[in-house]
Amino acid sequence: MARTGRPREFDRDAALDAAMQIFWRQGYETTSLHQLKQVMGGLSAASFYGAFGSKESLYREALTRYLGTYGQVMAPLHDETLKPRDALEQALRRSARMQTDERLPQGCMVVLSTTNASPENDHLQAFVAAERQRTRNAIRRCVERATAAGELRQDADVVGLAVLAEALLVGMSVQVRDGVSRASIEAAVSNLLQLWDANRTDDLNPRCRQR
Amino acid sequence: MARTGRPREFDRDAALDAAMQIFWRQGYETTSLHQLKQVMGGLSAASFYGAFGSKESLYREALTRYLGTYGQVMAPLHDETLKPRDALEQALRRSARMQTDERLPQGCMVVLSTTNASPENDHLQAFVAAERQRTRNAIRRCVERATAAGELRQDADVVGLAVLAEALLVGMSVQVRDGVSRASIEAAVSNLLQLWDANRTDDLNPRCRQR
DNA sequence: CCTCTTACGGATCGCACGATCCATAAGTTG
DNA sequence: CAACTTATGGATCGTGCGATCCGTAAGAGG
Repeated sequence: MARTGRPREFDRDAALDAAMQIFWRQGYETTSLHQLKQVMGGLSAASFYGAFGSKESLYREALTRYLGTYGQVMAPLHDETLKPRDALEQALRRSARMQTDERLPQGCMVVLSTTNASPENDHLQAFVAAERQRTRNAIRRCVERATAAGELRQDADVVGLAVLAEALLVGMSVQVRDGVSRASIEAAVSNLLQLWDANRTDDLNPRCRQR
Repeated sequence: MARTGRPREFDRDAALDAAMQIFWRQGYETTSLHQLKQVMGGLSAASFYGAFGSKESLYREALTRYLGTYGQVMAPLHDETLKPRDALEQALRRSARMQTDERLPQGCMVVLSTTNASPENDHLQAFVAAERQRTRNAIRRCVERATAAGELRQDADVVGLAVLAEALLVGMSVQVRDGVSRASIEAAVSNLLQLWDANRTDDLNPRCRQR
């Protein structure tokens, strides 16, 4: 049965998408309702609150949408059918490509959009931080899997490798926003993988490079 | 000749220090004048504007103070009398220690305090980004020096190594704020240096590890 | 002691913020 | 067509923002 009442005059989905992008680019608190209504198609306050409830609930919905779409570049990390090295490489390279896509805001929304928050929005900051923790755990598990499976040497530094990999993942957000090129980031990813390979059990190359 | 007029009743230097810390912890736009006046010793609006001019000029002064004090952990990067590897290691380890000092806000003020900005503060964002670019250039020069001096192999990937190092430097700000321990960050630094050593000209270790 | 200069407390400014209200419009349902 | 439901435009709310103003206080200089 179809919805009754006067039909909505704007495309809710397109509006949400526009909101996601401006939150992504500019951050939560630093984006005003006025800006939001403008980029969402010039809708009125009544339409805005009717469709999205509040600025905060719009942000949560936008973030959820991000996680379900662009944020899926991280999916390989949670896919245990992939070899750990492949999972990490895919997550890093897909992130690098997505974050430098010129049609989108630069960097990662999870890293950038709620970095600065007033005390009354601490809960939002914690909400986004929890998502980063998920990724952090996944990277850690990925390295541990490699050690357990004998892909990495037993004495490889699991913590150090995982933390360095995650630092690259979050660090690239700041870098690409500052104008560092996709090729440069990809080169950094290759270097990280070179380090991985130097810690492989089957590493017999005296120079430790996989060329 | 001494200054004439009624003497200031608060310690300007201590107030500036308190302002720096709250900007560092919370960010520029997301810190209100009310909060600032409170942590700066409960001073009045008149005293605030009399001593600092405006919120923005206070922020600039606070950032300058940061660069001249805590930010000096980066100084080794600009010291060409140091060996490139030592310069990089010192900058990274000192940053890691400073950023995880429990008596201070977690992370780096240059990376965190103006991540989110409204369009009217784009110039401030650019101002801080320029400081990051300085560091980025210094890291790059550091790796280039190592290649030129024959410390790193000619075919070492200068760009990749430099970008990875800088990613660790900026990434650790997010990580430590999320609760990642100093020891973990230090382990990541050690891993980065292990990669450096794997690219050394004098690397003869078949496993490429400097233990 | 009087003047000059600077700092202070406190009221207040104009504005933009996020959010709500209400009369009206535009559909669906019976 | 009448009753009902939802959306819309536009005015408006209360609040907190950054910033200014003013009368008074506290020291220095002549």
